[in-house]
Amino acid sequence: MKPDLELNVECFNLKYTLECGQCFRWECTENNTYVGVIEDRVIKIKQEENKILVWSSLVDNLEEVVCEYFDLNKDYVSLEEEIAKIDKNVEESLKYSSGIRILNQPLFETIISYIISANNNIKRISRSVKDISRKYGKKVVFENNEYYLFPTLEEIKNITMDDLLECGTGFRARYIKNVINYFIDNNEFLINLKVMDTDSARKSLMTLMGVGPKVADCILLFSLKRGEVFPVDVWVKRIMEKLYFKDNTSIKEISEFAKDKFGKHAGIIQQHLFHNVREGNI
DNA sequence: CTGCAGGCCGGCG
DNA sequence: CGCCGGCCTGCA
Repeated sequence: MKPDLELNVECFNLKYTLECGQCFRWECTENNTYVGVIEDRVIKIKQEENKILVWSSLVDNLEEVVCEYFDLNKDYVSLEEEIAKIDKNVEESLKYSSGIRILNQPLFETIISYIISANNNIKRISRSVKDISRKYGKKVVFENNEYYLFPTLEEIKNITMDDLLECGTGFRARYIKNVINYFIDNNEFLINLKVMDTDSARKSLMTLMGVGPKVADCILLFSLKRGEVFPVDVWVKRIMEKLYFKDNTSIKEISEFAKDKFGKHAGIIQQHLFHNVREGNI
């Protein structure tokens, strides 16, 4: 079937971008083809070399939505050239994972998803997000299959602890319930976050129950376009120790080192390191 | 059966 | 204020 949208892309790898762990809802249906949900629509996207083909349940503003989500308006050719000059470790890592992009994901969904991610594994995180969507999100039929949007705050505001436990969120259920109640009572919170400077936004996010330094950084990077943050999880900690410290180092020290060394592009470097350590390339 | 998975909370020194 | 034990749950 004819795509709803075709775009030429440079320095873009769909597979790496969707499988480097920054998002939880995309499924690979066949080779180079992925189906997922972006805000209010189901998207099927396929890469053929320097071209992407897109089909969607909703074609209004499709190009704008896709470009925003996959960060297609940014020049990653220059970006990768620039960060390759930082040192041999980054340069080497880029060889295996050129074309990873930092997604711009919907804020509310990203906050809830990353609260769920704490001390959890990707498979179970994905299942929880999907179950929450099925229970409370709007159903969309696309190509004869049923999909569910991630619920809006209004749709999910009456979710119970039992529902959250049924969705496999475990001890994080009370965090999620607490955060949803907080957003209901403070409807300016999410709007304000977007216009705050990064340090203030980070502090603000960390006042939320279930949001510590790592989760806050993921929200800042994967939803709020703060490319200078460097989330340190166990994998990144491991590879940073191996590449730069040679022994056990605190997360705080690693963060400060990365901020210093990688500067405003720390976030994309974190994604390349994460991808390659998980793939066993470095 | 233990250990562990993209950490965070809460209580303690 | 930094440290550290405990934690839902499913899978190896």
